[in-house]
Amino acid sequence: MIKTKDITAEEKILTAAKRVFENKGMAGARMQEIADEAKINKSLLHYYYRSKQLLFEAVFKTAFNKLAPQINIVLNSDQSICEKIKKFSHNYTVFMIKHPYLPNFILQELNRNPEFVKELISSKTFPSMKNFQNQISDAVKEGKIRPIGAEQLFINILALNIFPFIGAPLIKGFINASDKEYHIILEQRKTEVSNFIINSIKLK
Amino acid sequence: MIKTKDITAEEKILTAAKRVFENKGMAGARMQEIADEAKINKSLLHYYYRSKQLLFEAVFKTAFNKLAPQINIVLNSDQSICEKIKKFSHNYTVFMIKHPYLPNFILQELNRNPEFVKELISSKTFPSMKNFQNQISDAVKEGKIRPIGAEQLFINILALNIFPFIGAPLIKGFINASDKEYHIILEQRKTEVSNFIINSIKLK
DNA sequence: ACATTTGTTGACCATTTGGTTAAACTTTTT
DNA sequence: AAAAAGTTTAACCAAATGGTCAACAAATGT
Repeated sequence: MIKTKDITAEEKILTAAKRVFENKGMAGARMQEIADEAKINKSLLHYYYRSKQLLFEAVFKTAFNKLAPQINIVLNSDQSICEKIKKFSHNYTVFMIKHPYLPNFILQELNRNPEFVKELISSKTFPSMKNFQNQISDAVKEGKIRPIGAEQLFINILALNIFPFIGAPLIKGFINASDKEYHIILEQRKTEVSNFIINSIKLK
Repeated sequence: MIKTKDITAEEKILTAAKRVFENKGMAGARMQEIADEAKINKSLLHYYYRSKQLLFEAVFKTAFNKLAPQINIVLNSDQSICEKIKKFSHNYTVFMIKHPYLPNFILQELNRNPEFVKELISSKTFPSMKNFQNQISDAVKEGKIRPIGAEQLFINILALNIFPFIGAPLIKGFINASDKEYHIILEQRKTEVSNFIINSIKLK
């Protein structure tokens, strides 16, 4: 009989490390805290992942590989621009409400260590802008949307979807919203964001 | 004769601390590194600012107080909505191109320590949303702009302006842009962002 | 049953790190 | 000119921290 229900130590470590790294960042995380969180001995961390750096990279790559595919929806798929924007904004917001610390974690460490991006791009089949750029310039030529650079539009889409999670504490402060109230605002953004974008680019 | 040209040790410390904290964050920063950067003895750090925490708070508050007033332009001023958005987006982008690490630094530490926001709000004359909310709901009633919540619009404005700086490494990776190319894109955003927003909310 | 590999632990170590202290040096006050 | 106050430094310290090691336990193979 295979005991599938026990969680292996390695899994417990990854889960615990994810939680601690997301809250404290690479520099602020403590190996002891991860061990406590996973309820195992600290030495076991080093048994499975040789060093803090390697454990961190394992967590980071897992996290990053949850985001990249979603962005691929915008860049590569057969849908119309509107459909893409609607689908991405909705899916992304739903996903992020469940994992609100992910964007902050990833961007934080990417800023700390910009060379890291290159690794991620060079490995994996990394999303390419080519299709999206063609799609936008075609739509502009055909008069479907107003003139806009694909890069600028791409940045706007990411910004409107990601920022509400990274900037949550700041926004909550400014608009004086409780966690509950802010959650409602985020829920609204599942549709609000794509409306906002499409309203801006579509021609009357 | 007053020797205004020498920089006092206290100033050197603040400048050095700003640089190190912005790059490494509170947890990653080292007092020794700040001392080296300021070219003074480490003990002097503790002489002027008792602890790392207090030094950090001094740097953080200075940084934050550079941002808050700018956001106030959106919230409180006598201009029309369009003017506000244009002015804010332009000013903010110009300012951030000069201080690209500021948003990441502030949001990072605010996420790490969300209670910090309350301090900032309760102290200082903190920007209030009231005026902005009235202005938006009036404009909607008068049919000047399409229906949109003031909070949602506010979030969108912040997102489109701030995200390009926090998300720079990620975006650069996706659109495969060099530092130089990305800088051009940021320059374009001085006008692009407000166009994007105004296009979205104005009624034909 | 025994040997071998794999997993787990407590004790320990070297280094780093924030912080202290006392002395030295400089400037200001009297 | 001497005392007092303010500034700067080197030496030091205790705690924290990432990491190692040898021993022990559990599973696995023969």
